[in-house]
Amino acid sequence: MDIKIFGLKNTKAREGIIELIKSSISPVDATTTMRILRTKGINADQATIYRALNLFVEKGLLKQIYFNDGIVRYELAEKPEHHHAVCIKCSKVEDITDCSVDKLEKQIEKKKGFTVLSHSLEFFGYCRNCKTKKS
Amino acid sequence: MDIKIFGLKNTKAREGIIELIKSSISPVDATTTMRILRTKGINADQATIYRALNLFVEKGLLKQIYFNDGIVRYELAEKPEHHHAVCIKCSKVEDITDCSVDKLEKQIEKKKGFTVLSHSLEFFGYCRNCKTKKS
DNA sequence: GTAAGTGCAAACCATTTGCACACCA
DNA sequence: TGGTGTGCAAATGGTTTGCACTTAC
Repeated sequence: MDIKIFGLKNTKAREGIIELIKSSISPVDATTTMRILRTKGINADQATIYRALNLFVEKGLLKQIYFNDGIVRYELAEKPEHHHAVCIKCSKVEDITDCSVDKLEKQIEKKKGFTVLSHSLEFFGYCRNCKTKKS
Repeated sequence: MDIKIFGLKNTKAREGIIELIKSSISPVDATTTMRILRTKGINADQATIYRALNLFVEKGLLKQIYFNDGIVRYELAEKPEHHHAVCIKCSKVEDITDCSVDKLEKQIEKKKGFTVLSHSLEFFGYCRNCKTKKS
């Protein structure tokens, strides 16, 4: 991934962040990003992490994900349209594809005259492993 | 609305909060709640407001709503299942009813073995009034 | 009277910002 | 070298908490 095409300079922190999010199976938050980078010898400040993440969102490289816990997570923007199923026990996140919200959006446009630019859809519950041991 | 059936004591602050949210057409946040109560002569502390709101959520009277702006809003839990269309210009919130996410939930259950307990679905865009003047 | 509710102030926690210094192109 | 990126520390903003006081019942 060459960041320079976005007019950005290449730095260890930025490279690390991109690689990390690319290789992650689920959306990652800023604190986790910082912690993992540290284990790889990249000691970036939290300000640097937040600035880089926001910059990447601005440039259209990353997308913000909200799980309603007050923590912003990030994933690659290039991932095809999908949503998430978040296990409230083990926090595992599964991608939900083939979920057509666009029909709903067309209905909203027609009935309310409301133009949908984006939406947010998350499911919360128990994953296959946790549902058998709900304690 | 008699709060005592939930084992709660009746106070000016609590009555005010319930009445306010009942009469509001869109979800209300804690700060707004406090501000409006103040205009009605109820000068409750923020701690009181937050404690009451959280208590009502616990008791199943209210439901938390998330618009991905870091502010938690509240609405009556008894409102029938619906979602929201949030105008990113004037912040108007329209209720979206007749939107069947339950089909999706059944699919997720079958395909992933993931048991959906709740979900969150919000649409962001321009309302009828604001779409003509997107500046 | 007593448990439950409140106000005040401080703490929390994710995130942002100002500023001086450092480094990539 | 000049503008971009970073670290540090402090600020911000929504929300929570500890503790002594007050009130509903």
